[in-house]
Amino acid sequence: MPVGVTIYDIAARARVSIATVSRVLNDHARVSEATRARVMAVAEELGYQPHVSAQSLARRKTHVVSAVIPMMTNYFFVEVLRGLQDRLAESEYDLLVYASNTLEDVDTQLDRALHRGRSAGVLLFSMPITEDRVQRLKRSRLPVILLDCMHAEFDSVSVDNEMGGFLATRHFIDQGRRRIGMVMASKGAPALERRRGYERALGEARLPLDESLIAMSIEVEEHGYTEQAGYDTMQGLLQRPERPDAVFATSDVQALGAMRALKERGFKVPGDVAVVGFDDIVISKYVGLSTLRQPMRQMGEVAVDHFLNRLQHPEGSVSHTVFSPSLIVRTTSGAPPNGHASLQPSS
Amino acid sequence: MPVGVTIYDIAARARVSIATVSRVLNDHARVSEATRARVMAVAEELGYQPHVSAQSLARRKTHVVSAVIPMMTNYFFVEVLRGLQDRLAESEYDLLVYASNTLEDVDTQLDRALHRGRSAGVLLFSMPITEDRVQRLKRSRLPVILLDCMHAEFDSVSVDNEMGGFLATRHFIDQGRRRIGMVMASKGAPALERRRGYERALGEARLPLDESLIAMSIEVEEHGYTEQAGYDTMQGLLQRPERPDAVFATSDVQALGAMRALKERGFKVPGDVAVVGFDDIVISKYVGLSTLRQPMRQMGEVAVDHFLNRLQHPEGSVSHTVFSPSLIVRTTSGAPPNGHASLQPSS
DNA sequence: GTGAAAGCGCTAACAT
DNA sequence: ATGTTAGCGCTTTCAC
Repeated sequence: MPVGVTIYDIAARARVSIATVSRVLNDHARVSEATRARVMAVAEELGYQPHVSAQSLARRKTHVVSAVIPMMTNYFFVEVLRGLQDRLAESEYDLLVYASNTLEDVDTQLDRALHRGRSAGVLLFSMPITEDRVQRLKRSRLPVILLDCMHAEFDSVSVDNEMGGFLATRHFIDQGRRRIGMVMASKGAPALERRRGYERALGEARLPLDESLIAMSIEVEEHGYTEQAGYDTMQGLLQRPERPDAVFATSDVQALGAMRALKERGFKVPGDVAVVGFDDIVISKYVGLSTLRQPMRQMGEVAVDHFLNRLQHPEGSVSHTVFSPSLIVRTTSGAPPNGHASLQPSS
Repeated sequence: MPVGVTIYDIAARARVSIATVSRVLNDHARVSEATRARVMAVAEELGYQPHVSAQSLARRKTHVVSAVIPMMTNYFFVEVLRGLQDRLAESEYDLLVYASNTLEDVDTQLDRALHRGRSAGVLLFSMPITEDRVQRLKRSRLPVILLDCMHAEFDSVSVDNEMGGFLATRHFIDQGRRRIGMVMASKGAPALERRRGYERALGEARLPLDESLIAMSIEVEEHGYTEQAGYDTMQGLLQRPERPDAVFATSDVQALGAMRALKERGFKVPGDVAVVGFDDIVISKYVGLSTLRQPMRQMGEVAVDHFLNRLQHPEGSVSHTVFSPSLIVRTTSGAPPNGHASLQPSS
């Protein structure tokens, strides 16, 4: 503990009781203007800093909110985190980060967030909400906000994944591509929803659905949203009889990996194969990757809003915010013939 | 608060006093094996979770460490953060993140980290350690670990910036470049040290030091380590009479911006101008940016080690860990210049 | 080896 | 409007 000025010190110096000091400090009305001013002055003078642990103990609530992040490997989280920080900075709350680099640790981290820190709330990123997790979350009785995933029982903010898949696929179709493939993450609801949009677009265009054009990362240990997974998955796709002329990846990071694989095999992007990712992370702009943009920063902000709201109305009805992704066309999905990956951001 | 099992519950059920329960839970010797086992069993059965606020209050120390990050805009931090998380996950400590997107908020965030959370220690990222900050840090009496910066009075982990600047510059010289410029961040010791290495390399090669080839981002409000700052700074550099045939940027992000400016003006990289950055963030690999790699992940891990060490030996001598950066040559600094440096963009 | 009791710094009744 | 007092859940002497 730093210097250690307590409300007792202030009380003594201001000649009042600690209760009064507490009242002043917490804006609990019914304090004469005179004493209020005096107490404030003394507090200021002594450089008083409340002891948060003592406050938490007495108030039965903490001033931190925990974010549980499956893998920092994906910059998507970083962007969302920035939004969180911005909004949180204006509030009383501080941010405890429980990130894991592997998917195995997620539940460990979740438990920590739920119990160890006794946080005032939990922000869960991109996590499949299994029945087991639902139970654990509810048992904790903490406000839970879901980010990039959805579940009927918890507030959430996400993006319309089905729509994203649809937009990407129709974009390919509009350009005359016909053998449209998918590089999917093996886990997670988002990937599945994106696939549904992909299938709907094909259906509406009366294009056949060819299962052999859909490849998933198979590593059970991994979450599948890595560059390496994208690379491997694309390799697998190229192994198959007829190669695709377009590929929709479930994340930018995977798309980057897929492009590496294509390049290695000598395929031109978008000449031979067009590529569209998902997220619009910062890198994408530089490599000219076409993608579906998620308003990441804003998603973080809204998540905080949901959280603060939930604190106000613990029994309010569950609310979901769903953003629409927007298709950003850059060079990896330009017109068929040849394209040139450019270093210049196109937007 | 969750379910709320306290040591009183355990004590009652195990027929011992709360003191004994506490002893068992904290491995305080002098407890009979029998009672120890019994208490543990009950604790397990009840799903006991210590109340951290109460513990902190009684122990006079918290179980969180705060990281103060100037701007999440730079992915360098993210990578280091991963290292931190990895190491921290094995410890008792949780991570509180105080990130700001602008440089103005840094001191606000620093104060929060120092006082609001009453953390057990503070990890400061890339922050110029002014005398004022030194005072505030010391007054807090908390263990302080510096990351990506250095100061005689605090433990730190950083990279040899001077060496980095030297390596980049000599690399250019080896390739026959003669008019080597710098795109510098206006703030921060790291940039200055890198410049020293740059000057030393020029000196050793008996090349003249031309101040007009060194450009700094001028925005006072900004930290200068952004893509935009790199772009603007490069623009300024190109305004001057004789353009450089190589540019060393103090960060990859700036290098990316500089490349955008070059491209816009019709200059070829590395044909007309070679570019080398600093950091080796993930993006760099994709755009083929040559750079100086910092072992970011490892730096995060070492920072935690320093911190834990400091807790053990509060009065131990200050220790600094300095990593050597390694030059990664990719495509932006590959080929030698196009004959004589000309004022006209090629093609 | 174990228990009783005094805090840690603060909040929130309950008094006055 | 202000003071007194009883906790919040845990750690830690000090007894026995």
